[in-house]
Amino acid sequence: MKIKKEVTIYDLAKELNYSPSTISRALNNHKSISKKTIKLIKEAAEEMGYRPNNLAAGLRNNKSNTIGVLISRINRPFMASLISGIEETARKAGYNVLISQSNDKYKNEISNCNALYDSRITGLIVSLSMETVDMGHFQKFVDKGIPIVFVDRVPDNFNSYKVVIDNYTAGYSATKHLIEQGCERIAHFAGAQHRNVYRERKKGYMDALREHGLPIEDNLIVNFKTLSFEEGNKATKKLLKMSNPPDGIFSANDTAAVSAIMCAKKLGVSVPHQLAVIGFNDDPIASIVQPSLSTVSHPASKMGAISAKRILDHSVNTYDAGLSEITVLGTEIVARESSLKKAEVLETE
Amino acid sequence: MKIKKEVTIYDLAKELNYSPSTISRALNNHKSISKKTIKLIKEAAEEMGYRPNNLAAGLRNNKSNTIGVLISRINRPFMASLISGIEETARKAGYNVLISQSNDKYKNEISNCNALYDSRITGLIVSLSMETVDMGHFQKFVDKGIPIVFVDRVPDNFNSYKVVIDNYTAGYSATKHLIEQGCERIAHFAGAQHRNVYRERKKGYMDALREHGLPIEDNLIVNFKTLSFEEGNKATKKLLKMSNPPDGIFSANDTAAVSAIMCAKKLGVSVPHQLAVIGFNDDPIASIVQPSLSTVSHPASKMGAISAKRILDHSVNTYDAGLSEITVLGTEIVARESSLKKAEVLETE
DNA sequence: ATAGTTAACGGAATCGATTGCGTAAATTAA
DNA sequence: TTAATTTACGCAATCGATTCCGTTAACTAT
Repeated sequence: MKIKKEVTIYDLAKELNYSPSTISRALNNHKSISKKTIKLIKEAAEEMGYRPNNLAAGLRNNKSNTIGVLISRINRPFMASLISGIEETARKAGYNVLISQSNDKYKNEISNCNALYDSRITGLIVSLSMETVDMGHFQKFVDKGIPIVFVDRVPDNFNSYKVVIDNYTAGYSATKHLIEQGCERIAHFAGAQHRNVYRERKKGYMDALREHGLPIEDNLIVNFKTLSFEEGNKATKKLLKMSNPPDGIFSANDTAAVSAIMCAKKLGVSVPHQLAVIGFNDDPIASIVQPSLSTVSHPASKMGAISAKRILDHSVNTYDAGLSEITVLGTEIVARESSLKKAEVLETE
Repeated sequence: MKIKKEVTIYDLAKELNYSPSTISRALNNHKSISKKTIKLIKEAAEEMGYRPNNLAAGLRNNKSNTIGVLISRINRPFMASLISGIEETARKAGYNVLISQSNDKYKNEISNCNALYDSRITGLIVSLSMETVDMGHFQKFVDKGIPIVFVDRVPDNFNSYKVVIDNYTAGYSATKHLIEQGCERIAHFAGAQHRNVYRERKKGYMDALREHGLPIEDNLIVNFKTLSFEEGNKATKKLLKMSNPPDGIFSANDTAAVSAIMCAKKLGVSVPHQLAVIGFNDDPIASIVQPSLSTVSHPASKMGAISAKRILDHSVNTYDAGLSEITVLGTEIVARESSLKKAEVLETE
C-alpha cells in the first residue's frame, strides 16, 4: 500500500512563504508573531492536515510530555481507578500516559523503569512491587531532575514526592469501629510487612487494641502473602476452628475480607453477630457480598489525579532532591452490614 | 539542583575512538560489526550509564515502538484486563503502551486519537466510545499505513483488524441455557443498539427464543443506556411487578444482572426458581453475589494479547487496507447458582 | 527629522540516533 | 602473487521542531 507523506512545518513554510521558525512560533502562539499571521498559519495547517511530530519536538526539548506509570498490575480495582485519575488530569494538560506493570517482580520493575526512562518521560508515578527493596533503579531519574511520585506503596528510604493515605489511622479506625460494635477478640489479616502500607495498618490495629484495653494475641494475627481469596478462606477456616475463635476480623484488603464472610457463612457462623468483618479498599465486591462488607474507602482516582498534578507542577528550579513532599489523603470507614452488630438490619432502597 | 548530562552515542564514540555509526550499529547488533567490538562497546555503554534516546531513534525512523490504546474507561474489569494483556505482550516485544480514555465521548475520542497520532505510535488499539458513529478520525492512520485493531466494540463500516468475541453465539447460548433450565418467559437487558456488540447479543437472544418456539415479547426487552446498577434495579422492579412477570433474565452485562438478583431477593422473588438470571462478562462480582451469578465469560486479557500481536506482526507490505482481518474468540457459559433451577445447590469447596 | 524602540520575522544550529554509500585492510581464491 | 571478496568500520545527510541571534521595517518620542 502507498503511504501518504507527512505534512511538516517546512511544507507549511514553503506553501505560505514563511520560514519554518515563524511557522513553529505561530503554532505555539509565540508573542512575536502577529495575530493575523498566527490565524493564517493555523488555518492553513488545519487545512493541509498538519499534525505536529511529538518525537521531533521531544528530541529538541529533551522531554516528551508524557507521564510514565509503573505499577504492579492494572487489573485490580484500586490500580485501575488510580490510572484512570492519572490519565484524566494528564490528558487535560496535554500529556500522554505510558503504563507498565511489574507483576510485583523486582526485575520487571527495573526493566520497565529503564524503558520509561528511555522514552524521556516528563515524570514517573510508581507504586512499588512487592519485592522491591533496593531503590537504585530510580536514581537516574533523580540525577536528571525528573520527578518521581510514589503512590500507595511507597519507599521509606528514598526522598521524593509521595501520595499516600493515612494507613495507620485507617487501621486504627477500622479496628476501633469493630471494638465499638462490641468485638473483643479481633483478628487481623495482615499484608506483607515489608511494605509500609500493610505495616502501618497493622500498627494501627495493634494500637487500637492496646488503647482500648484489649490484649494483642499473636495467633489472631495472620500474615498473608498476597491477601488472595484462597488465602483468606484458609485463614478464616483456621481461625473459626480455634477453641476460642475471634469475634471480629480486620482484613487489610477486601478480597480476603469477602472470603472471610463467605467462609463464615458456609461454616454457619453468623456475620456480623458471631463474627464482624471489616475490609479495606471498598472494591465493588464489598457492596455486593452478603452481608455487605464494611470497609475503608479511599479516593483512588483522586490519588492518581494528585500524583499527576505533582508532576505537572514540578519545577526543576525549586526542587530539592534532599527532601520528600508527602501528600496524605483521608480515608473513610464505610460501615455496612458485616460489622454493624448493634444496628438493626440496614434498609437500602 | 544540578542536572547530570546525558550520555550519548557520541560520548561513547569519543571515549572509545569509534565513529557514532559504529556505536549505533554495535548497540543494535548489526552484522557488519565484529563480535569483539560489539562486546567492547556494549560493556562501555553499560559502564558509562548510556541509555538510548527513544525520541531520537523514533524521529529518525518515524515510529516510536509504542502501541496506543484508546478505550472508554480503564476502571472496568474488562478493560483493565484487556489493557493488562496488551501491556504484557507489548512489553515482551520491547514496546511501550500509551493509554487514553474517551469516557464514551466522541469528542474525547477524536482528540485522544490525534494525541496518539502525534506521538507516532506504531499501532492503535481501539474500543469505540458509545457515541462514535463517524470514523473519519481514524483515516489518517490508514493513510499512513499505521495498523488499527478494533477490539470488542468494533465498527461495521471500517476495514481493519478486528478482535471480537462471538456475541451472537454467546447471546444465543446464554438464552438457550435459560431455556434448558426451564425458563419460558425470558427478559433481556439490552445494551445500546448502535453498538454491534449489544445488537448481536440481542439477536442471539431473539433467535434462541424463536428456535425454541418461544414468543418474543417486546415488553420483556429492556433497552438500557449504560447497563448500570441503578438502571438494572429499576428495570427489574418494573418487570417483576408485571401481571405476568418473566421467569428469566439474560442481561448484557454483569452489573445489571447482579442488580437484578439483588432486587429480586429484596422483593421476595427466589432466584433461580422464580427468576433465573444470567449475565455477561464474568466480572468479580459475579462469583460474589448470592446466589452466584451465571454469566458468559470471555478471555479479556487474551483479547488484549492478540490485539497487541496483530500490531507487532503487522507488515505494511502485505497489508491491504481494503479488507478486514477479524479474529473471533470463543466464549463460555459459566453456570452458577443464579440459573441452575434443575441442579441441586452447588457445593463449592 | 533623527535617534531609539518595538514588532515581525528569517538563518542556521541543535537535539541523538540511523543508514546509504564509500573505503581501507584483511582474507580468500586462482 | 595478484585479483576478487569480505570484513569492519567512517562520513555525512537525515528525521522535524525549536530557539538563540540577528535583521528589517514600522513606529514613537523628543
